[in-house]
Amino acid sequence: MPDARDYGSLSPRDREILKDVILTYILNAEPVSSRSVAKHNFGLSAATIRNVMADLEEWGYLMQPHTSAGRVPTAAAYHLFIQSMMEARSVPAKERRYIQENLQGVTADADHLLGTASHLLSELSSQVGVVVSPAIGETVLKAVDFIPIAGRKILCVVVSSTGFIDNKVIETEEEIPREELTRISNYLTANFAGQTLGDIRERLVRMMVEEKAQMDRMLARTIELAQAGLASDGAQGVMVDGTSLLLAKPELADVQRVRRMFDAFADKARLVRILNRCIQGGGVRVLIGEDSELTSELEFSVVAAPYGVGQRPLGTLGIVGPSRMDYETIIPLVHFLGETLSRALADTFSGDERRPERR
Amino acid sequence: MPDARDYGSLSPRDREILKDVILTYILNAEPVSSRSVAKHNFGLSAATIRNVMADLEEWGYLMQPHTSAGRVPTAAAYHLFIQSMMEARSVPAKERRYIQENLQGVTADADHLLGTASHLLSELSSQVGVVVSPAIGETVLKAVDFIPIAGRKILCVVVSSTGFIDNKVIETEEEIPREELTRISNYLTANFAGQTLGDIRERLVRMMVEEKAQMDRMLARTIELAQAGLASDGAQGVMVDGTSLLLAKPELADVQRVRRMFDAFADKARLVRILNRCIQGGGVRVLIGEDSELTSELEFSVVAAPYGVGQRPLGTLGIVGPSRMDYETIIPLVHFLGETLSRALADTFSGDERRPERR
DNA sequence: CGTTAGCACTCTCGTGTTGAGAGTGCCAGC
DNA sequence: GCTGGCACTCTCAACACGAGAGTGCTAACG
Repeated sequence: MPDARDYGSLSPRDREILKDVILTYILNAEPVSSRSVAKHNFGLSAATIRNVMADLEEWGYLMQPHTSAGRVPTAAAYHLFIQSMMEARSVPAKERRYIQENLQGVTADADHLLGTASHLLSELSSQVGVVVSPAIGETVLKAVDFIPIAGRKILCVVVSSTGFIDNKVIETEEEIPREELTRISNYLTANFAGQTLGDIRERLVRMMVEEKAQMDRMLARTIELAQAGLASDGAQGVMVDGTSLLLAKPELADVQRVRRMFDAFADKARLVRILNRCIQGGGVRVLIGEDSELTSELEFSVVAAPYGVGQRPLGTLGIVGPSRMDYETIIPLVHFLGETLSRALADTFSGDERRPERR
Repeated sequence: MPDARDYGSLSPRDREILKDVILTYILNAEPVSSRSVAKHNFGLSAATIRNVMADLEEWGYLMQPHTSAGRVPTAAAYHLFIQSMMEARSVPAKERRYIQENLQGVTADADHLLGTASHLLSELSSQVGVVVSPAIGETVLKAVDFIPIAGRKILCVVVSSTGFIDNKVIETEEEIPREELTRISNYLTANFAGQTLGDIRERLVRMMVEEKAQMDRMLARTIELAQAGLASDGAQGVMVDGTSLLLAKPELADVQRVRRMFDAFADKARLVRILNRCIQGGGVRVLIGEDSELTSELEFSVVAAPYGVGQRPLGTLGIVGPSRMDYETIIPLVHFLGETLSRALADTFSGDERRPERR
């Protein structure tokens, strides 16, 4: 059984034919016959195409669901397609504008932006949109505030420099007057802004040890509140949008598959793990079929890109769908959304106006 | 075609048989045959049961999917069953404890509690759990706070007396120093706490008109911020949990139905409308089959109960599932969860300790 | 030597048929 | 009023069958 060759060994004609097979399969979701390829372009007859397709199958780029059905692209074929034969269609101006209207120049907190991004991904690609929010320990503190709710219950609001807002209700040993809460939050904001929650946590521990003896009442309270309020519960959030769109896709004809699908989406931790593999490298990454646990069992693909502020990658966003998908449109879309979201987050941070865009 | 009779006219034997049909149908999801009923109890033969079942069909309590299949209960049968022949099984101690551990004595904001309630509903009933959050205009203000984020962007945090927390990023005409924000939030909290957002809005408008002329800078800013921060966007939220559980149910064997199902859940506004019909009357309400737009088209049922603090109903919670469901267990469960959630919200408000429960 | 036309072969899919099984409705007898 | 028996109906799974689609192979052609 010969291995899949590297694409160098495919003749231009082979490549043309493989490309045509992939494109028509993406379009119709049905095995592609030699006849239909022959009809498409080339001055070649179906028989010739058949020979080529037999070769491509031998090399691992095509497969038949059963003898005498048409042929279907393998994961290897998609990889090759994406890597070297696809022509990325740039995102149409209309969609660009639509995305920018919804993400940039909108006064909203970062969580809201992430939700919007997820929704946009789903809406514009007709796939499942997924956005992973930043790990909490990584976020950089911008401000903390404490609001008394009732008795010893206090609402702690943490604002990150990238616009994420975290609410947490905490309970203290004793009731603390409103004015002191204000003082404490001012103190914390002044002294810790600009550091990551992880760092702050560490520094607090050190403070506690060092100044244990001569701690005054206020400092003790401050540390208590900060410990409780800034504690990160670790898990990264993930927003999934548009799962019901999957039901329209022909590859999910039976309920059992649908079920496995939804189970897979319910397992957020695994989703985050897979998506996070895409954070390195910067650009758009594509996982197809056997590439990952998630995609292999369902013959699905993931197209994902990191987003972040400046150099720091914060999280990942992308889409999940059947391996047969319109990569030429979707890859640029994911790329563009990653960039736009990054810029929108940066705007929130800097407090800039909607920056002018060339049109 | 004779109408469905009121249950007075059913003989005790008829009722027993109907009940048996309903119970076995709930258990097996398959049309119930006369033979299986005969085998169950009664010293009666299948033929006799058949006669009775024919009567019950004529009266509208049973129906056959096709000639010579078993029989299936109608919505009327379920109504009758719930109203007068069901024996509500009280919620097992273990589940009670589980629910209380998760809802009461937990320091968390109300939104979090609602999410937990929705999840518990779904988990314990194996149906779809639904919780409608209170209309924002109805909530009673407890405290407001403003936190500067960047430039002219300000985070406004609204805390309701029942523990709901609303974050909103607003943008002001000009930059406002942190101290003044504190003063403004103190002023608003002191003067408006205890009123509903709707009332406050009204009062603000009146203030603006009355004092237009001699408004000082600070008051103007206060009103501006309050207007923006307390504006309610009207819509009630709804949390849905456990939709994927539906996929295991035999009544959703084909993808088309699943799809309609999910579409129905996506239409949050309609869901809220239907759920809110249950807010009146206090107790648990059950909508079966033709009772509502949602349930009729899918042959689904809704079991819902209001929750709230004191007299004021705040929202609704309940489950949605196939009409064939275990009402004897689910109705008490929904009832209990409604009460427990109400108590948990009241606790948050009063700031009480976890109140002792008899065990 | 690459390309092509032709043909036999294979596999799927929709349709029609058939028989078994389950359940009912009805009737006659107890 | 209840029950056993029997004919009837409907579903469902299995099977066969033919049409259609697509392939693989081979021989001929430029």
